[in-house]
Amino acid sequence: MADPFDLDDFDDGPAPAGGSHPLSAQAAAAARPDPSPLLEGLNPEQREAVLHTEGPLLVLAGAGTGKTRVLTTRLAWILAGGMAWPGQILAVTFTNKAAREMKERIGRLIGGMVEGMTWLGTFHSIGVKILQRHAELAGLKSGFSILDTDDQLRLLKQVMEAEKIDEKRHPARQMAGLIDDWKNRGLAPDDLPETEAGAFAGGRAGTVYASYQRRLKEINAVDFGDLLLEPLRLLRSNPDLLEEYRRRFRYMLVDEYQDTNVAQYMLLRLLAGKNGNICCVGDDDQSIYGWRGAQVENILRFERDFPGARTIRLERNYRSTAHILAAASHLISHNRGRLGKTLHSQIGDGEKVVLRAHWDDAEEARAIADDLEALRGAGGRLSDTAVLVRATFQMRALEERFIEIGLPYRVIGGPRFYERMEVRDALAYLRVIHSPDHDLAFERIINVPKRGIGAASVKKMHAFARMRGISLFRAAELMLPDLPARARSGLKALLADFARWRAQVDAMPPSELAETVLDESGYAAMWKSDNSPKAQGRLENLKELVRSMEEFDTLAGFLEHVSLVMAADEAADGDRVSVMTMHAAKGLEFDTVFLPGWEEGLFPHQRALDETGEAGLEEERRLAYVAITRAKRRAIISFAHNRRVHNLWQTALPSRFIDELPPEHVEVLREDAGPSGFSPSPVHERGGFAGYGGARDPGTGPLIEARAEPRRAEPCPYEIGQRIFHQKFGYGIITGMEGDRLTIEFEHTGTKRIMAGFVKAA
DNA sequence: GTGTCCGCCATTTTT
DNA sequence: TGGCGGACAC
Repeated sequence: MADPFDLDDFDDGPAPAGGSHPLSAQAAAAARPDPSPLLEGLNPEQREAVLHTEGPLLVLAGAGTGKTRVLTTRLAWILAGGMAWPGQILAVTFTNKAAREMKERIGRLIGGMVEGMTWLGTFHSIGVKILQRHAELAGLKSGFSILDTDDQLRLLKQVMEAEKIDEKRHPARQMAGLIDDWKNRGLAPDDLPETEAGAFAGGRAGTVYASYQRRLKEINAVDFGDLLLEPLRLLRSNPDLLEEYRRRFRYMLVDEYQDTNVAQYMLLRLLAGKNGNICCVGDDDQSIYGWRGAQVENILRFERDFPGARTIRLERNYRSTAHILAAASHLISHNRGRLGKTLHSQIGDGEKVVLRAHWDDAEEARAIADDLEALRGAGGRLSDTAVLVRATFQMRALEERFIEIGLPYRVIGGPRFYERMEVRDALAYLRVIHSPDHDLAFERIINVPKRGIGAASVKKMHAFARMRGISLFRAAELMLPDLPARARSGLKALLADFARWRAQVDAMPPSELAETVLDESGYAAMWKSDNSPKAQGRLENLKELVRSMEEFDTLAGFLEHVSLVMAADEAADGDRVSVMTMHAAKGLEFDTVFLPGWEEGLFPHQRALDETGEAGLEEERRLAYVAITRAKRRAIISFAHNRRVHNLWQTALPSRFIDELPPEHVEVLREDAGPSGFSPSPVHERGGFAGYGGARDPGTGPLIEARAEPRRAEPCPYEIGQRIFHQKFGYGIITGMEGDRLTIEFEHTGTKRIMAGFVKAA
């Protein structure tokens, strides 16, 4: 790339000098369009947040206050105004998605200049970048690999086995959690306080951590935690390097600051130094990731950390109605540890938040489904709606009901694309092709599909590899003659395959190579011959993987991208209601939001209370705040008296959060009783809810009146006796139909009534 | 080396 | 109840 400002030159050329360098300032002014139109349409606070470029700045951006707009405009302003080159801005986000979106939006504002923003990305991707530049300083070789959680666990197990630690008493999972936690706190093995080093694995947690780190270096790999920890150590122990980066990053911008953990925080402070132009954007009320290391305190003490810092509050909310905001604000005011801000709706009162009691979770699901149907009948779009739950098991009752009445839905979240077994397997093949010494990848697929190479043989190869200090792959080559016949022939074929594939790497595009590999390895065939309903989906995913590779020119390029990103979000097709966890909903918005399951024990979750007490409760409350503020026009909160958890019936009281809602902004609806007759006595026992019920005449009708005509049945493309396939239930035969509702006898899951739109011909 | 059975566990999830 | 991992038997 011919970009003269690319960061690879570390000579730290002068900034394009805002005002301090008259000549280039003039030149810049002449060459650039007037940046002031960027400010059009911003409110005074937003404008100030954009313009306050020098010195530390905290932007407290409440939900729906135009945070992203400020963020992107600010960057565009800096660039368009010639205050820094693209490569001199550090902009960090938490997710790849956020980084991508930011890039797109800036691109729309200022065009191609965004291409030079090589330091726009997640904390982790920035960490990789720094590490790649100075790998040797961190005890790594160039081209080190990044282990995902699965690889990490496998490696850790090996280490623990070598340390003779009883895995039953001290699960590797837990150990991995500890290590992760330490890394998130910026603690290398040497930094561990005595008490923590001895807290696990019979007092040898510290030892295990140290040997695990040693092993990582041996195999030239890092885990996710290292992507923060190692750069931190690097910059700490190399003042010259730190100085270089400090000079390079003229402006720093951090999104979702309330989610930073200790390591990220230290990294930022290190880079910002005393006089850095660091701008952190966040909302203390939306800090919901404490359980994975985020420290709300980081945002709470910003002004102390950066003396002379300016704080700007964005409080004009452009998303939600006044009733919704009032409900959310009143609820969150019960938290003590917060900076405090008041959201003002810019779009009017709207409807009150609806509160509804149900007999059980099935009835709750039915009510939600009915509302959605009515809403759709009235011309509303399902894609403007969402159901947000606290825990994924709540989704089951909802899904069951949605399937039953044929309501299109989409579950957001769940295992990410790159975490799916089949994708990881395929990637493992490609990784081994690319780097033969990627032991963990090789081990993953050495016997997938089965080729007669068992654990015993692999273990032997491992020992051999370690003794000789060679890779597993090399060990396999050398040991080939000494293996039992079956393993020998299987391995021999596999090694020959790899040799052939490697020879083809440069001869064909990566996607084609992937197809060849999946085909010739027998991996695709393995799933094709699998009759379980899931196999179909797995093959789809493999195809999707191949498709996603088409935009890459080299295998190396693809793999690099994949270690960090691997964004293959399923296409958002069709008009469907979204079902997701409250956590997953952060940052999203919908016209209508359903919030089921507001019961003590579930929300706030008992475990949060047990494990972190008052702090845990406050985080749950912030989660409630996040959930409510996702709604633009309508929020429907509900709870059930009886809920099936692990197939046991449990009785629950309404959530304390319900008591914390302001009665004047809430309308109480009571659904008709379930089969055994609904009596709200448990509700009345808890003071707060009784207040609502008594003061207001609870309506009984559906939440949203259906006004449109009943939907007409589409001509159905299927016939009785036809064999079909359903995503969830697998294969079946149509035994009856009534309009577009089919009765289907599934091969494995029994007879069900399903909407025609959910099945396809088999 | 592969298949099966048993016992355990069961918030939230990104990189 | 259901999914997963580990142990054990063939």
